[in-house]
Amino acid sequence: MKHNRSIGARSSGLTYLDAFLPERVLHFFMPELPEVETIRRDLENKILGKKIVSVLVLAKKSVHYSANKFIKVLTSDRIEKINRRGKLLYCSFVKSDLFLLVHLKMTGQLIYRQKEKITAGGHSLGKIDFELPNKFTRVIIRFSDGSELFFNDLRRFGYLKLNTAEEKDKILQKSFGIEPLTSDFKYPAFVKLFEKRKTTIKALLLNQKLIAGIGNIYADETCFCAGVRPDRRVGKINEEEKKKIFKCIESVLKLSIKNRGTTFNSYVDCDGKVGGFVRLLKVYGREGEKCRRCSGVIKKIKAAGRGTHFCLNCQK
DNA sequence: GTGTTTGTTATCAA
DNA sequence: CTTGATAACAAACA
Repeated sequence: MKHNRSIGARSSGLTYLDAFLPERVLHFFMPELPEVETIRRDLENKILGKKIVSVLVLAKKSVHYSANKFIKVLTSDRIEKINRRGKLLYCSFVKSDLFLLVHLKMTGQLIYRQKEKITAGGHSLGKIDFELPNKFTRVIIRFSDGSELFFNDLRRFGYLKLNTAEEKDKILQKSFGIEPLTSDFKYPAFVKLFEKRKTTIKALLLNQKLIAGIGNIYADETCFCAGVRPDRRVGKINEEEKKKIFKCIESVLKLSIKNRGTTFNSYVDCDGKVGGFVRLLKVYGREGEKCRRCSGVIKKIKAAGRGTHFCLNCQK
């Protein structure tokens, strides 16, 4: 019998509360659209227009082109704008014509730290969270006001890469489908994705080339919201259900962004607050628990090659 | 040593 | 050609 609610299917034995502890947050972070958008908004407030005074590349694999080129381009330039497409961030510079593409993949983090300030009580605000840099820090970017941006990435799948405008546009074009939460996300275009397809709704939602930004957590939560089993073939999903799925993509993503994403530490203000959407998860990480809508049991299966959660009773 | 966790891509199959 | 399913990647942990 589990008394503590474990987070997701992570077989770590960690409890629900553990995931909120800063040192744990380091290990459990799965950035999908809402998390990346939260980061984008925060960083825009924090680093836009700030002069980069130095760049430290601790893991060459994490940057492209070469580390030398990366350092050379960034140093003494400023980030002009931060954009997002799906789970990818891309930044323009004031001086350079190149673009900085940032993908966090599974375990990447962008953590902003002000230069340590001492409060009246003598507490160091910078130490409320966790030590930086740490052993997963791959790149450090320092700004002229003493603040720093840390790129941490335990598994080193993520990257900070420079591309020409041409290269960037090509990637954006070939890799991403409809962007949710924009005017491109229209029901007729959404329904077209179902045509002539034999895959499952979960695989469709996860496919970045069809819809950009949805990952494993939000695919499951969207299916729950719509009352549709994630392993249903898209051809067997009726019009009413498609409408629900369409609406749910928007509502789930919006609600998560409003709550600063899932298991996301509020690194900017160091006030100990974390992303609030974990509390609002309905199915992800709740295997064996009671459904919050109908009192059925949450089941976990493998679908589209991923851990997949749904209510046995109220998802059809 | 084995089985998990996941975003993306490469690869193979239909 | 298109679509889909799966392996691989990497690191950590039970």
